[in-house]
Amino acid sequence: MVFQAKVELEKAANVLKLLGDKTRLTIVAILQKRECCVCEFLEVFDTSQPSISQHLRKLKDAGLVKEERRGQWIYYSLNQQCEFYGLVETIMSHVPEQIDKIKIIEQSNPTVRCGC
Amino acid sequence: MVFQAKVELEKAANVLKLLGDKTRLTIVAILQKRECCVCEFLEVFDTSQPSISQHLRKLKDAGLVKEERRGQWIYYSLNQQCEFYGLVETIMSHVPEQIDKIKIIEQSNPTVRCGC
DNA sequence: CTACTATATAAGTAAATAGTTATATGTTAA
DNA sequence: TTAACATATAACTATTTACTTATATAGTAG
Repeated sequence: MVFQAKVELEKAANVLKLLGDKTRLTIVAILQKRECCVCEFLEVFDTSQPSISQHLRKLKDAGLVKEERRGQWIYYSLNQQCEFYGLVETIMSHVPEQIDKIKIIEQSNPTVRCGC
Repeated sequence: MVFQAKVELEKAANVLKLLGDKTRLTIVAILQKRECCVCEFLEVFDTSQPSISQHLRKLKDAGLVKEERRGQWIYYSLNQQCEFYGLVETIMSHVPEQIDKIKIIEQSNPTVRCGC
């Protein structure tokens, strides 16, 4: 097998616990394909805005995700500089792409008004 | 990238949640190197016997681990036939080997009396 | 059969988690 | 400056989780 950079076991467990939630795992799967803001996630999850914000907060606190404000919106994306990015990537290679959800986001296009 | 068999997202989340516990992740790391019975795990975890049995139960219920009784002892090992085995393997490739704990188990050798 | 060992299960508890509603903050646009 | 929108945060609640102790089950050895 190819050499594999290791991550401390306890840290790895924390990352796995974070990804061990259906909503967060889906968020990460979507972020692999495109950055998103909260209102876009709202289109594809059957939950409230605070709930999504709280999930994103956890992912951000762990360093897995970063945010960037653009006007009214805050865009979330995967943090490729994160020490766990390699682990996350290999995990996600076992998870189906969230094509349907991404299509819904792109069609609903809630941020169309900002023109970006 | 090499073709990667996918696992339903919700099932993957369940597996990740299971591995997202420090004790269970360590158990799986140890089981990658050798089968173990509960009393062996007891040597390396700072917790009670029921606690370990309960973790093993969860791993077994998910199909990740199988058990085999040999006399008084029940030996646990990774279930390579499990549909999630590939996922587990790749995850574990990012986790350090539990050499120290395995050494402790082999030196204490609580099942020495059975001669196996 | 009895004592002993290994393990499982049951029942209870404290802490963590994911959701809720209400409200605060920050940005834009009229 | 006010209204509207996007998001975060606070406070609360219900559920889940991981542990504990006590007890049951199963095998072995005398």
